[in-house]
Amino acid sequence: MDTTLEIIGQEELDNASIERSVLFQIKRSQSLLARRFQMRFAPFGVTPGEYGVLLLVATNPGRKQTEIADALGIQRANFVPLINALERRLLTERRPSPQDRRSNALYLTPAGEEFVEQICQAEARFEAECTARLGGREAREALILLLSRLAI
Amino acid sequence: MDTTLEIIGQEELDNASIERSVLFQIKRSQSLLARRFQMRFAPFGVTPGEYGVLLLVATNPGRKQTEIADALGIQRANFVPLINALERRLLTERRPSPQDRRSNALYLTPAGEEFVEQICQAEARFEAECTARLGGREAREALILLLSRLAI
DNA sequence: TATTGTTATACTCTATAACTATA
DNA sequence: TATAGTTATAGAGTATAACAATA
Repeated sequence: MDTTLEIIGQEELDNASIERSVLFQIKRSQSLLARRFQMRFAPFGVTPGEYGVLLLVATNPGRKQTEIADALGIQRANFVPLINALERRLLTERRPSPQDRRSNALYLTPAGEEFVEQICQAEARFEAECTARLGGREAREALILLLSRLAI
Repeated sequence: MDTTLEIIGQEELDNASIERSVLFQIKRSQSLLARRFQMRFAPFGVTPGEYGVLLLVATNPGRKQTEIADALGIQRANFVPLINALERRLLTERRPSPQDRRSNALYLTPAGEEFVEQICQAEARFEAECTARLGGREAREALILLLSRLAI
């Protein structure tokens, strides 16, 4: 192996066109962040999607599946296996809605309540890490504001 | 159907815990942005991934597959069908590398060059739209800086 | 022994259509 | 007729393992 040629061959690519693109930057950051989240939450056996459901059901007990799914941007068809998994782990519960017998009202079980407390603490640590990386609370608020402007 | 009950049932959920999360905000913005990009580039029949490959090959002709794939965060196994599709459309070309007969050097075809010019114009308009949404060039630079801090 | 391209494979997310039971 | 939940299914994107040719 010719080392000289090898070094020449390893020259950095010109990335500029992609690095400067909002779409690619956001995609890269999102994918890295999601991977970090998943590693952090692997001990709990919870995906970002399941985390979102647990959190929303915790703060909005009694809402129907479609409402929780909509708030998370998940289609109701894809929500079913998600809530099934949580129910199988006895973290959430479907109860027949008294007002509308088509729909299920979602609740946390006592085990679910306890679980949510734990993962909320983990999430708080995760968000604190993000804040540190960004350079403080102001930077974090600025990022969230900018992201929300994109998402209109 | 009881309208009063219906209206009560449609109360907004408490979203705060998720809206305030960097992970969920970035995920939502990324997914909306990707969808917008895909709609915009549907007439060209190009996915974000293919767009990235074309752009990188255009600015870095002669690089091998692994280098282009790495720069895009795509694994070399998943890069194969991607570059196959572009080659089938006669936009890119694999040439045997003279220095290393294991690797393929990637080039745009003349048709590829012309195509890249077109989609670059479309991308410029897309990015300009993002900039407008964000509130100007400074806001855009701020967002890219913040995102890059997250992706370390 | 390590690397390049490749195939095969699997798993997650997401998207759509159609069914049932209720409204 | 419209909606809630469900099923089935298909398509992206991504992940790993293994192989042949070459270094």
